[in-house]
Amino acid sequence: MSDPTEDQLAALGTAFETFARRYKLADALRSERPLAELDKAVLLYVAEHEGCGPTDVARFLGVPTTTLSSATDRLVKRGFLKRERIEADRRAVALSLSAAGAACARSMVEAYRQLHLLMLSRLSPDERDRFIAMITKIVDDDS
Amino acid sequence: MSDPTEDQLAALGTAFETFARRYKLADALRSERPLAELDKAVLLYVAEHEGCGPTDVARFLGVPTTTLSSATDRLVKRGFLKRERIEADRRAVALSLSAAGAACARSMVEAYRQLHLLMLSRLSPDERDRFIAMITKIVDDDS
DNA sequence: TGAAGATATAACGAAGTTCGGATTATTCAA
DNA sequence: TTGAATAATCCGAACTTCGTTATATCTTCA
Repeated sequence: MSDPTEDQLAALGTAFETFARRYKLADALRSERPLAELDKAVLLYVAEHEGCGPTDVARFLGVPTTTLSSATDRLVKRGFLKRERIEADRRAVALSLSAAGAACARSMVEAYRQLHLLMLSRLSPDERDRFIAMITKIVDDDS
Repeated sequence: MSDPTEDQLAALGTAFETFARRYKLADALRSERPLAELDKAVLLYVAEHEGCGPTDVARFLGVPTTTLSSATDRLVKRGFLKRERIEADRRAVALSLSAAGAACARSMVEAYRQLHLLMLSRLSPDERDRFIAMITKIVDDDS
């Protein structure tokens, strides 16, 4: 199978660059003291993995556990996260979202959802499915 | 025209999340003391806009000019960037890349190119064009 | 001309973030 | 029962961001 052309590669690069900027703007216009990049990632991960441990999160996000500890500190301090010692292994803690944390995570997800909605709206209903199928194909290869 | 479905939105969100992670990894495995996120952005911008001024870059990247000043300081200190007073307006400086800076920018671009290549390779040649066309359509609306 | 105001950049410092190196508590294995 | 491994945290140094302030240089217009 022939290789992608340089033009195609360049076009893709430009598109992604624009995406990155849009995402950043969508974040930026959120109110209050904005959470650090890492903290947002932690919040979203915990939302999807209630009860996980700090080490899990650190491994997933590719940061040292000490860094993650700082992040959870900040989130706990803001009342977004709860740390609970668990019985099974008393060295470990289980992370979970507080009501406020869950609300914050929801609002982040919603902001992204709006952005995605806007994006897909530019395509015809037919194209949407084809686009999703292709982008999923690109991403789903776990190599 | 009907709205995108929630399933479509969710699928798109998942895909982008994965993209973000891949990009971050592509960055992470670069050697040497890694550049700060901002510094990389500055380097790439200057590569595309030789001779631009710090204020241009700050406006484009959406950061205060003082922050950008720090970034250019770091890049100059590492020998990646040159600052030259220009004659037309002696308050201003023109930014340009040193040989090392250009090399670094090239290697960053190349890393992204590889990533894009890998992505597009998962699609058939036909799909590639259609995919690019759609993603461009999504992005090109300057609303 | 020559002051007032605008503009480009840099210096400084406070607040916040990351991460390596201890440290503590607990579990596991021989 | 030790000793090694593991989960998490504390501490401190180095770095980043960004508001305030300072400096130099244009621009304008009376």
